[in-house]
Amino acid sequence: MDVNRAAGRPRLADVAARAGVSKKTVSNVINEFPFVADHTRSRVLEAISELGYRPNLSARNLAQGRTGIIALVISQLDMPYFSELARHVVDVAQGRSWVVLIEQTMNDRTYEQRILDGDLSRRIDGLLFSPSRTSAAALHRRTDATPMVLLGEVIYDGMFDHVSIDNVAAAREATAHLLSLGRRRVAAIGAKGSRARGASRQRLEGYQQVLSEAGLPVEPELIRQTPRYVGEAGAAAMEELLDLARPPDAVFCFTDLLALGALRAIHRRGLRVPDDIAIVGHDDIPYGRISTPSLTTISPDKRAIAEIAVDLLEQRVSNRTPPPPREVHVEFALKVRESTAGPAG
Amino acid sequence: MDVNRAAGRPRLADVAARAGVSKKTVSNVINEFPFVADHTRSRVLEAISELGYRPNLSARNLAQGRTGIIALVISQLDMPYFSELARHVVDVAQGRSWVVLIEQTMNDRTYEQRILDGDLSRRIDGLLFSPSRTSAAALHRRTDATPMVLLGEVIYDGMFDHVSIDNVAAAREATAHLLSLGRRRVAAIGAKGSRARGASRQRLEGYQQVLSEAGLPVEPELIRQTPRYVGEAGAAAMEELLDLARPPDAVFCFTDLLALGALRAIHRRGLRVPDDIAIVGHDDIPYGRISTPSLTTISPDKRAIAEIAVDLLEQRVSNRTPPPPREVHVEFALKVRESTAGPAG
DNA sequence: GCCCAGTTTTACACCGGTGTAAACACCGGT
DNA sequence: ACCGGTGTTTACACCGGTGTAAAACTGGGC
Repeated sequence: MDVNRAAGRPRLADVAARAGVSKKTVSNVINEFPFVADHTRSRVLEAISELGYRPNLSARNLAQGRTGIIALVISQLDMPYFSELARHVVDVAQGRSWVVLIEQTMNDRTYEQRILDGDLSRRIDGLLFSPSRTSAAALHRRTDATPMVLLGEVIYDGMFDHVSIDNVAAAREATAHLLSLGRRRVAAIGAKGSRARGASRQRLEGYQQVLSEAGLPVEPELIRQTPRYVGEAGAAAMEELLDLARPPDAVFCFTDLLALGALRAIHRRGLRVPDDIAIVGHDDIPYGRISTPSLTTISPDKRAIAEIAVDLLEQRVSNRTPPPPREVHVEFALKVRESTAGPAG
Repeated sequence: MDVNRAAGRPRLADVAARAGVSKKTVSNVINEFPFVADHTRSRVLEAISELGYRPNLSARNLAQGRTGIIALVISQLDMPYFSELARHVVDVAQGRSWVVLIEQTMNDRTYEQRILDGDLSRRIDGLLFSPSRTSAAALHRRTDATPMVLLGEVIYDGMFDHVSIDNVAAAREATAHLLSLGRRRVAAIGAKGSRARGASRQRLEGYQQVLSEAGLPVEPELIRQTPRYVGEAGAAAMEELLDLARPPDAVFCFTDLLALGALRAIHRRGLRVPDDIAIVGHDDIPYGRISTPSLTTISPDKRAIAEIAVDLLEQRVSNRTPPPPREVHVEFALKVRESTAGPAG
């Protein structure tokens, strides 16, 4: 049975018949092929609008091997950082007449592997992938040829296009800011195990560099690991820090969610931010702007991340000869707010 | 030039040749058509895995008139409520082997109209749409036949499937909770103009009902409109309330973002929550759980919204004879936290 | 050994577009 | 009248699957 004909949807052939031209001519008009006579074009356009014709994208995709769809694969859409990133990616893509399909890995290694294996390959032109559990080795093994751009934090020695901020530099700036306020016992919340190679590793590195350069000791008790980057983990880590014989007077939290959790833990103890403890976060999520106190944070240029990522992907999709992998660093800025500067005026 | 062949991707025909059967038999195996002899099936499966064959979805879509894609159209992906909703929709869809394409209208009426006109129709099987600027009249005029389920708050007299919570009941419960704490000057933040018919209208209605039933006056000065549902607007509205000769002792905010803004404004004045003013929000966004104080809120069952919406859409997509429009109310719960109950323990 | 019903497999058209290469129209120049 | 060139249009194969209906095979009953 013929579903589409039953639904009465006009096809290219119907338009062609009505306009008295060949299918291909109609196709040429639609695709703005330059050598179409004006009177032909207008006859065709008229027929199109009379019939309310719209191209069948499945057919077009099949014919030209493109889908007009890119996938954004992230761990979880309701983590504020990813929400914002996704919002910008969808936005930017919309402007390039691409449409975005979103998948969540929920930090599941198996699922990330499926994505690498090309689970989506037949329905997308390209892939923006923010891996969280995937090893460099697993990336090396990738056989699927769908163009891919990596987002986010983990560095995989330049085998693929990769867009991120310079995490070491960002951590340096955050830590230096705390020192510039006169703080001397600066803690870090959000480290991962020593074998980690991702953002946490780099942020820790920046933090340690600045302390050392300032002649301050890097004290292991001030560096707290967190199982996940969620508020509860930040609060728990902060509790531990507050229980130390000599608690810190400042904390650099590797994400804003951790920082907000820490903020909460400090308040519960009846201490004040920034008077007793200053806090800097990372990511510049919206909550940090309306929290009390508002949160000083490293603000990655998420719009730029989205734009560059889509750009790179676009080039990779359309170039017959793919460019060599590119590593792009995006701007970031330290946004100083109340959690280090105190209440405004 | 033949892109796909160049890329060396095996086709159904290649599998068929290798297994020594016809294309259709391979197709039957893939689609688990029951009448395939066991030895044939295993020969085919072997060929499939030897070649690493994967079906070309564009071709399949073209042949069967389905895409396996649904669209979720919301105003903005980085509004926490929508982030969470999207997360669940993607999640649920993943379990039904559907994949989700997300578009943002950014509250643009024109763009919403384009969606209704079927901008996406040729690439999706169905549409989950959370309108924000679309009138009932515009919905009536819809001609595109893509199955659609409406999400969210605005009610359009039952022309389409619609999933939401009972906003009036939710607002009643929130307001009643504040009264049960002994508060008597309960304000409302987040009303819209009197011609509004959406959630704001219903929440206002529930609020007013409860006040009246308790024999309390509904005072216009305690009802604040907000241009947008963002923190800044909530803070501004709260400032106005605090400037009243007789400020409120409790506030029902129509969204959590408004509530968090209000919280901030109250803190800036040196007042305390809930001691001086108790606050209830709506949506149960994640930050309300880690704010200081944490936020009492109406918590819609977002998972259920996603599940039911996808269910309804699925039925509508697969039924030849579409069911009549269904209006479904999803459970909600009042989550009592510190902003009304005070610090725990 | 033949027929029939039930099971399994196949040939072939079709989904609705795009690419290729050839055909055609029109023009000025010889 | 014929030619070449530019501009415009067309026929037809093809993208890679699925649906239909008919063909081929199987085993049991007679």
